[in-house]
Amino acid sequence: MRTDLCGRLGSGDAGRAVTVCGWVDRRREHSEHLAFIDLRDHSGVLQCVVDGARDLRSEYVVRIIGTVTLRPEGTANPALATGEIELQDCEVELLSRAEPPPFPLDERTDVDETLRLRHRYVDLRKSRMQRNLRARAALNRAIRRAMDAQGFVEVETPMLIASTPEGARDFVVPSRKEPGSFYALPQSPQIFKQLTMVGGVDRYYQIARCLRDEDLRADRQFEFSQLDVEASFATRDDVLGFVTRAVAEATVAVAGHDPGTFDRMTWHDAMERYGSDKPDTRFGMELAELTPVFADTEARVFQAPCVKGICLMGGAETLPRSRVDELVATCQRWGAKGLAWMRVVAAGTGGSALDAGVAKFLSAAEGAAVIDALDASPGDMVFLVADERPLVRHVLGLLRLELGRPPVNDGRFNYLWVVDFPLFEALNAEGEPIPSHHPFTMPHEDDLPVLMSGQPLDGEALLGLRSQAYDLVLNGWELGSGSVRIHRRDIQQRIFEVLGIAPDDAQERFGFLLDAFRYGAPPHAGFAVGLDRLGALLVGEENIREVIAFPKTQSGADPLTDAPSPIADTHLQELGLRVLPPA
RNA sequence: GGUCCUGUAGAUCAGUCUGGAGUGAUCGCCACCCUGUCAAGGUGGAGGCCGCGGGUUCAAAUCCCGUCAGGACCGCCA
Repeated sequence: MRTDLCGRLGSGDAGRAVTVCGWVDRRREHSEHLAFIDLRDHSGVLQCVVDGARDLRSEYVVRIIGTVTLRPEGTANPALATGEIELQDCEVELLSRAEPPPFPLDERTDVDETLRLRHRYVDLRKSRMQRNLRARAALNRAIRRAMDAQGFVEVETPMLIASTPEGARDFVVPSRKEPGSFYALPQSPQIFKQLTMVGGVDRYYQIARCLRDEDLRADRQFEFSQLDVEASFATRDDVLGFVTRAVAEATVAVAGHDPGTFDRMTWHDAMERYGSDKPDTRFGMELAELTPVFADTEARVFQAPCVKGICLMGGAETLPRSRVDELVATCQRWGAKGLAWMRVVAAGTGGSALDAGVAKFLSAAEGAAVIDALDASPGDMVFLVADERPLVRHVLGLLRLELGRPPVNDGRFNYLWVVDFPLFEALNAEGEPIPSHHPFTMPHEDDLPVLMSGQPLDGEALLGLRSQAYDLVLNGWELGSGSVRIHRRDIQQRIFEVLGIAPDDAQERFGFLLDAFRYGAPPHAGFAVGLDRLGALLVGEENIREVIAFPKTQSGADPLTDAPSPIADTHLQELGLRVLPPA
């Protein structure tokens, strides 16, 4: 139907007879016999000079045959990629009429997102969405190329699988042939990729669709895509290398930027210095340890197991009191009892001192130590939280982001491997540990002797154990997680024992994996990278819905198709289901 | 499960705090004019359940309660 794309034509095409197809982006009618039609396809916009008698309106779909011509002297448009040329002697064929679009298609108007999603087919025509969808395609292409080059084999795993009670809520699909039984949609291909290792695939990958029935957020949808990776006879560092290469090549392909080597940080350092296991390292404002400073303090508010602080440069001048009060309230919503703040002022001696806020409760030595630990200067504002250590880290970590986080599209890509995650993240009500990652995660080599000594371990000892689990973080977003898996029966049994999972129980829940491991399991390790998140960050979007063609709203609905929706009674009957009336 | 924010013309918004006639703005849309525009220009016109329900009041877009929808976040996401 066409010979060229609108945006690909240039002065070098002058004189050519071409045929282009697309949507009427804008029309400028001068009279009965002159009109300018900006014709748009995904590649860009081309000005076509047509007889004004033609009734062409916004978003009409047309095919135009004409001659590429250099624009008359003085009428070139430098703001337009094709601004040096135009299509003359146009013959216009109307392919489809169109009603006026439900919202403007320019990039200047921030249209209500529900409206955009309800008419996503129109929204997708905008250059932003075209750019983002094509970035996703380039991302997948680069990743496939990199994984392929590293000897990985793409294997498809099932979407209808058995439900497992762990982790996120499963999406569930009723079985027609066996009423009362259900499939689950995969939260990840975890079990299957490990089975491919037992199956000798050696290096597996998949761009896998995963589903989790948990509340949605700017960086979370029910459905998402991940680069899923597993490798046999591979160490943690091997896996980090495989993934680094794929992600780095994707970064070059999408953002045109080589991120270089990825930094590494232990989970412990991340938590203590940034108050987060996914630190945004594009800016400083690190959490300072102040617990020793207040070890013997008279000040009630700082008599706590842990005290930490952060310093906002220039905050004493830039933060009005009303904003400070908001921050205090915000920290309380996050769970802190309070947020102590003080302004840093110049002292008579040429040094610094603390003023306002809770400053009057501090001794001179404490004040000096706080200033020293936070490296604060006059004009700065310092914030302190005193409480249990996990809460202090959590609240100050969030406050740090609130006060200092750069915009998502500032052009930097600070990839960071967070390593040595704890094996267990907490103890449940029965005093049994809860796995940080999953129960097949290999303990850290240095901690293996403690675990395997056979001695009973108390809660503190258990929570001190590290694992060979690791995360990839980009600019404060968790891109993915992975681990070295347990392939030794004795270690797996010991982990189940510590977790309080009886052998029968383990067999029932993970039997097919444990059975498989009886027949020769190679040492293996793996990873998964969230591609929606990676794609969003690479194009500078702060919301993954912008890089997903047909996303859901925060309540999990699709304004376009009205999903989720009821199904017919006959359909329910066939599936052996009955719907309870609302409670 | 929770906290906070938003909802006014087809679109983006002002008006809401401090109640007084849908007072509106820009873009778009419709009609007419216009032969070098490019966010074209000119003239005229149409277009409103102020999300929805209730309450207070002489009077509600505005205050109160509830509800629905959307968004950000906490919990949750092995």
